[in-house]
Order: sequence, then C-alpha cells, then structure tokens
Amino acid sequence: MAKSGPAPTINDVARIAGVSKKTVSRVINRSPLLKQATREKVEKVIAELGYTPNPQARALALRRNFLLGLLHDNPNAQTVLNFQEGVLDAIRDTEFALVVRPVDRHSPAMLDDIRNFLELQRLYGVLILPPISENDELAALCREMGCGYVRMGSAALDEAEHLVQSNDREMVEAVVDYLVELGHERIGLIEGPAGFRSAFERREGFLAAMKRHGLDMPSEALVQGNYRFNSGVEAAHQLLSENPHVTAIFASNDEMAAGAYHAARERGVDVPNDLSLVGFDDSPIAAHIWPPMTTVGWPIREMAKAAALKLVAPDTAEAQPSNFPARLVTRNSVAPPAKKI
Amino acid sequence: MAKSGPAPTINDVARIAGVSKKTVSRVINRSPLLKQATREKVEKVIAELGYTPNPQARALALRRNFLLGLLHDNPNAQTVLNFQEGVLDAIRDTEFALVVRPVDRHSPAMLDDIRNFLELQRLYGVLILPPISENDELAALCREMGCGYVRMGSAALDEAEHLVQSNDREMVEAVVDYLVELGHERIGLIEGPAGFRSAFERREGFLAAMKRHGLDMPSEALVQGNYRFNSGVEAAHQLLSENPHVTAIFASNDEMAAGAYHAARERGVDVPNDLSLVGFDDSPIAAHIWPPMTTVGWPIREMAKAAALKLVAPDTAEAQPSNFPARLVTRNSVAPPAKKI
DNA sequence: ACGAAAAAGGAAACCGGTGTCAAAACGTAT
DNA sequence: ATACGTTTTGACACCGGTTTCCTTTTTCGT
Repeated sequence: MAKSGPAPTINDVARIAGVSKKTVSRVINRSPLLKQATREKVEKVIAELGYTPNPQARALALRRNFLLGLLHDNPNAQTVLNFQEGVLDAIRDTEFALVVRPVDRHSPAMLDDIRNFLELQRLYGVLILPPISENDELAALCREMGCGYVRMGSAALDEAEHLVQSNDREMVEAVVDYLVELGHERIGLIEGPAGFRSAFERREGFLAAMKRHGLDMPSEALVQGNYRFNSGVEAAHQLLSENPHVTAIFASNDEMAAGAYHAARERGVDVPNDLSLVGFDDSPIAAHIWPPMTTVGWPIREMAKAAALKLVAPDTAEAQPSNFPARLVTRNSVAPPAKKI
Repeated sequence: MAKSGPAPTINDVARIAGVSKKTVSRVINRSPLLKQATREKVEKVIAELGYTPNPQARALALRRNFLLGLLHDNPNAQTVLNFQEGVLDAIRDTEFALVVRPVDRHSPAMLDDIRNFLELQRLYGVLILPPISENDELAALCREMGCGYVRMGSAALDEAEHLVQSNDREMVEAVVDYLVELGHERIGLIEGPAGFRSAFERREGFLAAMKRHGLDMPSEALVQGNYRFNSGVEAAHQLLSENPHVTAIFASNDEMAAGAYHAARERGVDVPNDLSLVGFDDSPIAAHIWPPMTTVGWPIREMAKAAALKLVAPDTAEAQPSNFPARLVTRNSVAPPAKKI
C-alpha cells in the first residue's frame, strides 16, 4: 500500500491499469456491463495503490454530497448522544457522515443561522430532534432549500416520510394506569414547558387517563416546569405545599423527576413510601438516582437509525416503522400509597 | 432572493455581472487587488441571486475540505456534548462543520474502522477525546494519513500543536489537600480502569498527595473501577467492607462517585456525615444527586474551542493555551470526619 | 462464414470552483 | 502623444470524479 505523497486518483488507476477513467469509474460504481477480466484487472490496481475516490470530486460531479446533519437543541445529553449513535448505526459502512449542529432555540436568529448553515454546507439531509423538531417553520425552511429532512417527534408532526414518532401520550396513560392500579388516587403532574409538543402530549395523556379513571385533578396538582432539574425542584415544592395529600407525582421528564426527588428529600418525604415518583425518558440519571427511578424509555437508537434510513435509503426505510413503542421501566421509585391516617 | 430551482453558480454571477468567473472568485475570497467599483457591482449581483459558493467545488479546487471530525469513545455524554458545543463555538460563522464519529475502543477493528473513515471522508482534521486520545497508534495513523489532529488529554501526550491538556494530577492533589485540611486521614480511592491515562494521572496525584501529607495508604483502600456507575457501587462496597474506618472516598470520576453514594445508602452510611465523597468531572449527575456532590470541573467547552482553533487557525491558536486549569467545585458531599468513638 | 445485435470501453464535456499567466486598462512622466 | 510601470481583469487549464455519446469488440443466429 502506498504510504504518503498525494493520494492516487482515478487517473493514476486508469493509466496503470491501461484503461480509461470511465472504466475505473464503472468498477467503483459496480456497473454490471463490465467484463469480469477487466473488472479484476482494475480492482487489482486499486488495491495495489490503495485508491479511494475523492469524496469532494464525487460530490461535485453527482451534484449531491454524503453529509447528514443533526439539528438539535436538546436539554438531555444522553438522548442526543444515543441518537448520534443510532444514526451511525445506519450509515456505518456507507460513505455518509454525520455533521452535528446544536442550535439555540431561544435565539431570534435561529432560523437565519440554520438557513446559513444549510446554504453553506448543502447537506444531503438533516435529522431534527425535539424540541426544535416541532418547529414547522424549520421544516418549511428545509423544504424551501431543497434539503431532505426527518423530524423526531411525539406527535404526527409531518408526513410519514419526514417523521419518526414516539407515542408519548399512550405511554403516559400507561403510567397513570400503573399508578392507579397500585391504589394511587391523588396524583400530581409536573408538566413540561409550554410550546413543547412532547410536554403537551404528555399532559394530555395524563389528564385523559385521570379522567378515564374518574379521578379528580385539581388545578393545584398540575405545576409547570421547564424540563430542567431545578424547575423540577421548585415545581415539586409548590405541588407538595399546595397539595399535601398527593401520593404520587408524574414528571414529564427524568430531569424534573430527579428534581422532585431532591425536593422530597429537602422536605423529609420518603420516596417511594411517602411519595411515588415517575419520570419519562429513561435517561441515565433515572438509573443512578436513589432509589432507582421508574420511568418510560423509548428506543431512541432504533428511532435514530430509522430516521437516517428514511433519508439515505427511503426504499428500505419504508419497511422501517414511523411509530415506535416506548416501554415502562419499573424500578423502585413507586410503591402503593401509604395508608391514610 | 431566488427561491427554488438549481442554485446559482459562479458562472451565473459572472454572466449577469458581466465579468469573468475569476473576478467573482476574487470578490468571494476578498482579494485586495480589485477595483472598488467592480467589487460592488459583483456583490450586488451576488446579493440579488442569493449566491453561495458550492462547498464541494471549492473543496475540490482547493484540495482540502472544511470538515472537522470528532473521534470519541466517551462514557460521559455530557462531556462529549459540551465538547461539541465548544467546537461549534470555534467554527461558528466559518465554513467549517463538525462531523462526529463515535468509535468502539474495544473493537479489534477500531483502527481499521478509523482508517476507512479518514480515507473516505478526507477530513481537514480530527479532534480526539479521551480515552481514545491516549492511543498513540491512532495519532500515528492520523499523521500517516496526512490528517490534522488534536488530542485532548490529562497528560503531555503529544507536542503542544497536537494537544489540549488538563491538569488532572494537580487537581486530585488539591482534592486531597482539601480533605486533609478538614481533618480526614483515612481516605479511600476508587481509581479508574487500567490503560486510561486519566485514571493513572488521578491515582498518581492522589498517592503523591497522601504521601506528601505523611498519610497511610493501605492497599485495601485503593479499589479499581471502570468509570461506570455500577463499578462504583461495587468498589465502594468492597472498600468499605475491607476498610470500615475510611472517612472519605475520592472516586476518579463522578459516575463512580455516584455509585459510591448508592453503596453508602445501601449500607446505611450517611453522606457526608459518616462518609465524605468527592468525584471528578463535574458532570450533571454531580449536581443532581443528593446531597449535591463536591467534584472537580474542567473547562471542557473552552478546551474544545482551543482544540478546534489549533486546527483551523493555528496562528491564533498559538495564543490559545494548551494547558487548562480545572477547579474544585465544592458542594455538600464533604464534611469534617465524624469524631472517633 | 457473415451480418446484426449486444456488450464493452473510450473521448470529451461537464460539475463549480481556483491557480497561472498574460492581456488590458490605467496613471504618470517624458 | 508616447513610453513605461502598475493595477485590474480575463482566458484557460486544472482539481477528480461522472455523464453522454459514440466506436470498437464480442457474441450469436443462420
């Protein structure tokens, strides 16, 4: 294998193999109309030279590149990283690569930034993670710029072609069913921030299930957080102050649920004996906090893989589902409610 | 602004502005030898057309692209993500983009995988995160392939040009000093896995400080973990069983320290009154666990930015330090040792 | 053995930029 | 007006692939 010096090009291969560029190109692209002997001759030279096609030249000639983008503004690092790994699962051993782009949801220039980014890089397509995946203007921008896109979301945000969906609402209903089955009747909700579709879905699932069970849901039992740890602390304090008879709290994500643990401990409330807690996302903190937290896990890595395949191999991805089932991860933060005094 | 259709090319701009391609190219590249009037004329057309140079064509002509790679195999998601953000800080508003590549340290094919990746993508340069940044073969591979690289590390792994370093050893010494100052004398160590330079540095710092203070360090007070939560649980159990008089434990990272919390709770040992715990990394779990954990934080985002600048703007990066100071983050997992019975 | 169809391979143009080098335009001194 | 040195600008080749279109070779039926 040739070590250093300028990398061999298709011309070098063609010259040494005694064929034309086009023939080499045919070998690379597995064109079927090649004589076996020719193919082998060229392949031998390719192997000897350690030739690899120049991706930039290829991209220019093909008028498309092999870059997938990941747009995210996700408060949960583990989620983002798992997603990256899932995408890599899909594109490993292909010529695609994944470029990441954290964005600032709160910046008024966000859309312009992304437009610049897309213009500059001319990506093959982008994958969009919640919560910004819920931004319809962003999707419109992608369409306008002719950039493929797939959105992850907890609702039917877009056509199946552009969507990989989890069923948050259903899962939250399952959480409530589980708590009710254990005997809980006064259940508090720490919901996520306004404007987040996932927060909306999770709240609606919660309220629907409470209603279905004929349980009372006073407005003081619903407090809003912002998906971050600290807001969970505050929300839990408020909820428990205003509503001391609550025996269980569902928080819209694990960070806030962990905040609720924190608040409970500050108040001397024992989890799970005095108060059951359930989170959502199955992020690492859920497993590492004490006692380990019952939560809802969604198969993010598989979803990421499906999303990437929708872009790079839409034909096979049709076989890939758009809707993914989450599952309840039962650990030790839930117990039957304490007996009334 | 032109909306759809094929993107305008340099030829379109040249034709409409009535100049040659080369002149347009000069405008784009801010060549100083252009008449002001010409420049303005061309700029006007560029603005009207919404023209952006095709990055692939540029990359081909310049024989280099504008892609930075991030190679990592990091157990800590938050660290990786912070690093990504730091790199983005450096390359925002430039034409560079960041492509990520998680690798599997345990795969025997790791180096081949990375070689393929580098050959395929022909990146401008790569940033390498610990622990794989400690792999010298990987650095040699980058050099061999003519790919720029910068390694993050907790020791002098490479020349300054290729290195951004944290001073783990010093910081662990500071941790021990802090504990000793509070009165601790029997301090346990949960070290990281063999083969990790950071684990080595942290252990050496620990042992050096203990020796400096003239403190005894029985071999049972040193237990090895693998940087993961569960190993912290086991290590702490072992350590506390074999060495019940220990009043403080330093764990080589926060995950393992969190595991030690877990073990302490299982044993009915109160943190911090019966046992002080200190971690390393200042990952989110340190702030979210109860009681909040004292740990060592390093300025990963700034380090990432410096690392990226070393690749894309080495002249300015010379001004960027290679060595970054960490700092002790004191929270509530440390207290003076309980009085002897 | 012959002709026609099919298969295989090559020449040249093209993708959209940049580098080289010479020509054109300009300014100034003669 | 002419000559000359500087700025500005353009023509053309090139980066390393792919595509189009056409020629050459092979295969095969009769």
